[in-house]
Amino acid sequence: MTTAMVTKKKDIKAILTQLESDGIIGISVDCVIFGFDENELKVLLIKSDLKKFESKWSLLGDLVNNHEDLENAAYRILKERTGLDDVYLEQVKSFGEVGRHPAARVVTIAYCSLINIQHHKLKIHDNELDWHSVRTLSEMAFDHQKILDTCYEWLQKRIQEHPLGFSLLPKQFSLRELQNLYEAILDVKLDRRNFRKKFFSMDLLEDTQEYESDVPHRPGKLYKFNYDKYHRKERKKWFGIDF
Amino acid sequence: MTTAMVTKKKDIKAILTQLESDGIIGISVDCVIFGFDENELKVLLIKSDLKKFESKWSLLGDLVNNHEDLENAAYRILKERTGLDDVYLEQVKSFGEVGRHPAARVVTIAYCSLINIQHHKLKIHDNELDWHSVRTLSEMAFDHQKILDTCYEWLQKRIQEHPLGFSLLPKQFSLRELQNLYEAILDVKLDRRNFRKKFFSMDLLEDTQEYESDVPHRPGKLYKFNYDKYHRKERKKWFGIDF
DNA sequence: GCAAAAGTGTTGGAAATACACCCATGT
DNA sequence: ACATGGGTGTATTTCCAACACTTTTGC
Repeated sequence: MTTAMVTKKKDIKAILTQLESDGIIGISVDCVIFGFDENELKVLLIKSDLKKFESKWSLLGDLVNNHEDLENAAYRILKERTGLDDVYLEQVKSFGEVGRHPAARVVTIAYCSLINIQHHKLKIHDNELDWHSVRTLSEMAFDHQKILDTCYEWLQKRIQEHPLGFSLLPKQFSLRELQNLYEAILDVKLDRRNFRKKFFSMDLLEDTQEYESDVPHRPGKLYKFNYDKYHRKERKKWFGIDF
Repeated sequence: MTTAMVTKKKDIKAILTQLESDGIIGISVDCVIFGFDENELKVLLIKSDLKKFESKWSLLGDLVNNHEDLENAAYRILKERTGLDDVYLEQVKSFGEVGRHPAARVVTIAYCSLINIQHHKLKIHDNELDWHSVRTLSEMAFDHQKILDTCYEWLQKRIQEHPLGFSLLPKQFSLRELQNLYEAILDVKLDRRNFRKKFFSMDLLEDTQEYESDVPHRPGKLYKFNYDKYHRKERKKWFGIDF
């Protein structure tokens, strides 16, 4: 009990060694935390704590506690690292290849989270923790590149069918910001007028009567997304075979 | 080692008891095996082996072995229960709520599999293993109802975007059979002519020059799905925001 | 007054939908 | 001959894509 104050790194290593020698499969959660800044999709990474992966970046993860739901483990990791709760979080996929972790057999469950970078900018100044552009990202530790790729593809698809994107923006945003977000994530150019038409026709953006300020051009209106209305809205039973 | 011949049930129970007393999280794979018969979507279930869930049905699952990839565990279960390998199999979601298994903490990874019921009809006559209509299914063991619901929704969505459905049909099938499949899974009525138009315009159905026989009406042409062509086909970078 | 992005409508083409009649087979 | 589902085409509507000019602000 008195040794509980040693660093977390050591604890995990010891636990993994123990698991491996007992022939037990470990369970972890890894969080792919996306942010949006300077018109780029970013992901929050930490320097790997394993010698084998020295200087490589890794996702934020931890072993799941015995009496902790998977989702709670993910929320815990988010809270520890970003100081935020009440964030968008969703399970994406599990990764359990035999050799994926060098120290032991560990099955990991990847969660994807979207946060507004502004809102927690201050808390990041722990060392070794930083935002990275998803597009220009070199090699990562473990199979984390694969996990990230999977989550990024998931996001690209998901953002077209569900209103996730707003979690990456301030509560109030201009249509330009929204379009930049979609263009960055989907890696396409979109027609501005058609984009507006699309979103206005959904009738889920609420005019805040406020405007951008400090922009060197005509300021745009600010909107917020009406989640209530969205949830009340009748889901069209989507049907369209296409592949 | 010599006790390895006792029934599997006992082994699992013993292992779970051990895990629980050691405070260790177990990992299992559960397979949602769908079939299509008599114009209904069916799922392959077994009687639960736990007293608590006596007479309730449960998915086919097993603990993951130490040196076995998750996917291999799923294939193993399929092979054991249906005699089939080379089936469609895909990971859907993990379920890890603390209380989901009464004997121990077990995180399970749900895989969805689609098989042609005809092809293995013979091997099913183990007791307690049978096909059930997905629509008229009473209560299930553990959280398996939730897992099944999740997989069914996954299937409804997935079948519209990817050519999975053919795995549920014989290699050669009539367009009527295909349409029945879609109507049953999506629970909608579709216009026959538009359905044909849609599939023919994809240009992925191959005319086999054969016809239905023993039908009390004009026999329909039989087709097969051209997977090669599908895989060579350039994926349209799907873009259409809609929610 | 100039640079820079906001805001706004129309049109043509493609795709989805709705719909009705003749055909081939088994009984 | 009749009952049953197979097979086919067209007109209408809806949705998407392309496209240019005027407005408002900061400098």
